[in-house]
Amino acid sequence: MKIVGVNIKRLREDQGLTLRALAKKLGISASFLSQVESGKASPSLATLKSISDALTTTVGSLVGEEQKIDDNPIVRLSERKHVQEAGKGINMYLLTSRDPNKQMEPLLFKLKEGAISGAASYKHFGQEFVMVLRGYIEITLNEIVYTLRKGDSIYFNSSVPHAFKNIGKGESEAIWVITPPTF
Amino acid sequence: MKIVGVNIKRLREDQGLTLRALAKKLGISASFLSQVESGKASPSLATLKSISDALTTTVGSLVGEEQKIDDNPIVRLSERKHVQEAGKGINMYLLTSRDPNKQMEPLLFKLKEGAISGAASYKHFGQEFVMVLRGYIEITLNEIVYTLRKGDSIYFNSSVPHAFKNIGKGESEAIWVITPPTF
DNA sequence: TAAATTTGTTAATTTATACTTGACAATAAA
DNA sequence: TTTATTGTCAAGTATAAATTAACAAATTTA
Repeated sequence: MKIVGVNIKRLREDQGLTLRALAKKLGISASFLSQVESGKASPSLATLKSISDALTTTVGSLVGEEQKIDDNPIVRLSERKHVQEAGKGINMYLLTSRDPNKQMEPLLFKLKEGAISGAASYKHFGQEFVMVLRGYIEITLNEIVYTLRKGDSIYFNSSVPHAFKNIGKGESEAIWVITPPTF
Repeated sequence: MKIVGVNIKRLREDQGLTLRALAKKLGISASFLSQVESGKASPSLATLKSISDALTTTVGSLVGEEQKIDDNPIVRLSERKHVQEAGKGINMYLLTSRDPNKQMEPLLFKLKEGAISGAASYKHFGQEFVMVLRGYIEITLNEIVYTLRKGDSIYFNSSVPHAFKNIGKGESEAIWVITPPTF
């Protein structure tokens, strides 16, 4: 976890803080903070949390979970990759290239007439955003049924049991952005 | 940091793992894992990282930096809130209700003919996803120009200098999802 | 029904390491 | 020069991370 120290040092210097100033703010010794920054020691979780607070960032950031991405950024309509059928008549297409450093995973869902998802409660932490582009889609969240038509959008936690089906005539289409990426 | 244990336990159980099974996978004792889950002990940063890996999640998640959301999840086409003009002829609409716990911020951009953004390099960490719904939009990333038409999408880091303009005849429209929320 | 596993939890130790103290050279200010 | 102030290091202490082993309760097997 050497990256932690590097990040702390960078943020501290960006904010014009000396080693001793930050250490005092945290109630730890400057010496120890120095060791942490150089990777010679590792802070306890509690200390790391207070460091992230003092630097107005997050533990996740400090451990390097919010990274850079910089590949080919674009995906053309014609180049979308088909991912999988999440049920019969349900097709998903990637709207960005696969990249573990991405925080979001934008997908295009195409639902054939009558297509219906398995009632699923995906158990990973994460959130989902859906906006209907074409047709009518019914989404059930925790037993509550929402009917969405073109232009309507919905946002929910991946952990809540959710299912959906196409209740329109013909194909329906929606943008589906989930976090974190799973494909 | 008691929340850490709670989250670990929930994820472990969700994945059908026993205390001993996960502990073995991690190379630590089941006993210690039990203490961690109940908040009686706190794992080292290194151990926490291996736990988050084993549970296919992140340290940030485990320490509770990715929180629950559970308000009214839906935003109808007719109910979209106008946010601000990010330049002349550029209108943004919220596609979800404001919520600091959300990881994403989905917006609808409407660009009048000829509308052009100020060249901006937003300096917060974060990422952006854009998909054009209507018209033609030109996006410049780091001096590189991309022309997007209906159905094309792009994904980039908020930290890279970016600007955009509507180069189509008439209004153009795009879905714009940014992370983390700023509005 | 009882024996045998397997579950999660706790108390008592050990061991590792988080953290401190104090001194150091290097730089910058007085 | 003197006096602070910077970051770093070696050595020591003390905290708590992690283990061992034994436990009752629940499941499984016979």
